[in-house]
Amino acid sequence: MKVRDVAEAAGCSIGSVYNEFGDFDGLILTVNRETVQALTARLKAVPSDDPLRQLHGLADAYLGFATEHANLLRSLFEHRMEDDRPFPEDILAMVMDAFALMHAPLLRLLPDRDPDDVALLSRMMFSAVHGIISLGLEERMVAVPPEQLRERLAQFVDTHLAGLGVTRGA
Amino acid sequence: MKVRDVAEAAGCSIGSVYNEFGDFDGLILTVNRETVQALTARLKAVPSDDPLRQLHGLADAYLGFATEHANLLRSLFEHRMEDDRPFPEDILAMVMDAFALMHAPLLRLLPDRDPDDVALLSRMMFSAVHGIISLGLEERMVAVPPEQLRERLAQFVDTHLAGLGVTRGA
DNA sequence: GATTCTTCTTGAACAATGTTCATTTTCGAG
DNA sequence: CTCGAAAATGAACATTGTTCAAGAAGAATC
Repeated sequence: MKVRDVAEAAGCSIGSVYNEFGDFDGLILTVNRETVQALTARLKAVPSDDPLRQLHGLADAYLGFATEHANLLRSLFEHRMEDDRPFPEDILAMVMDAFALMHAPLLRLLPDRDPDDVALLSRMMFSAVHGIISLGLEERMVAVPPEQLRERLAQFVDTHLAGLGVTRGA
Repeated sequence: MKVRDVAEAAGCSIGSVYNEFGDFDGLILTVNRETVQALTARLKAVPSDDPLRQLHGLADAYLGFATEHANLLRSLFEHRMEDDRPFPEDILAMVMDAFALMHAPLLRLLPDRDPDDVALLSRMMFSAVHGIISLGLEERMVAVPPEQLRERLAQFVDTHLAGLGVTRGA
C-alpha cells in the first residue's frame, strides 16, 4: 500500500490523505481496525448451539477468513509502528476479544475447570490455530499442505479437546 | 536494517554491500540463513534419550530462541521478497528440517501410527507451538502472558500428547 | 619497472515513497 | 459582496534502496 495510490484511488491529493489519517501508520491502522471487525463479525456468526461444533466452526471460520484475506491478516499481525510508538489499545482489545470467542464453548465443555484457566486455554488454543493456519497458508512453508488444512485443523481441535478430557459426543 | 548502516558497520562503501549481497533481499536472506542455522543447532542440541522430554525440550528451546532473538525470527517468517520473486529453496528446506525435528520423538511415542501421518502431526504441532510463542511474545497481544509462557507451553504439549493417546510416564 | 588488462571499490546520482507546509481553493457568516 | 476560517493541494523535502561510470588496486606480460 502506498500513500500516492490511496490518494489516486480516492480521487484526492496526497495531502488530503494525511489530513484524514495523520500518517502512514494511521492509514494501516484504519485498515487493521476494519480487518479485526470483519474477522470478529465472521467468528460471531458461528452457531453456538453445540460447543463442540462451535469450536470447529470458529477454527474453520478463521481459516476461511485467512484464506480470503491473507494480506489483511498479515497486516494486522505483522505491522510494526514507526518510532516504537505504542500499538493502539482499541485494536489490541478487539483482537483479544476475537481470540476470547473460544472461551464460551470451552467453558461449556470444561465446566469443572477453573474459569481463569479456561480463559487462558482458549487464547492458547486460538494462538495454536493461528500458528497452524498462518504457516500453513504461506505457500513457501508447507508446514501443513493447504488442501489438507481444513481437515487437519479439525483433527487438531479434536485431539486437543481429547487431551483436555472432552469425550467426543458427550 | 539499512544498507547504509551495514556499509558503515562493515567499514566499506554502499556499492560493496551490493557487490557482496546483490540487493536488499540478498542481505536479509543471508541473515535469515544464519538465523535458521542457529535455531536448528539449538534444537538439535536438545537431548534425545527420552522422547517426551525431548518434545518438551524442543518447545522450550524454541521459546528460548524466540525470546532472545525475536527480531531475527520475525525477519525469517515475515520477510516478503520484492517483485514476487520466489523464496529461496534452501532456506525453505532448512526451516522444514527444523520443524521436522519433532518427528523422531513423536514417532517413538506413536509407534502404531502411520509414519506419514506422524510427519504431518509433528509439523502441525510445531506450527501450533510457533503460533503460541510468536503471539505470546508480542508484548502488544497478551494471548498468553510471557511469564507463564514456559509453563503453559509444557502444558500444551502434554495436553496434545494426551489427546494423541500418549500416557504420561509410559 | 613500465604497461596493459582485469577486477574490485567507490560514492555521486537516481528512483521510489513517506512527509511537510506555504499557497490556493472552498465555503459559510455577516 | 467581503472577509475569515477551514480544507485541499501538490511542489519540495527526507529517507532509503539501487545503479553505474569513474577510479583504485591488483595481476600478467614484456
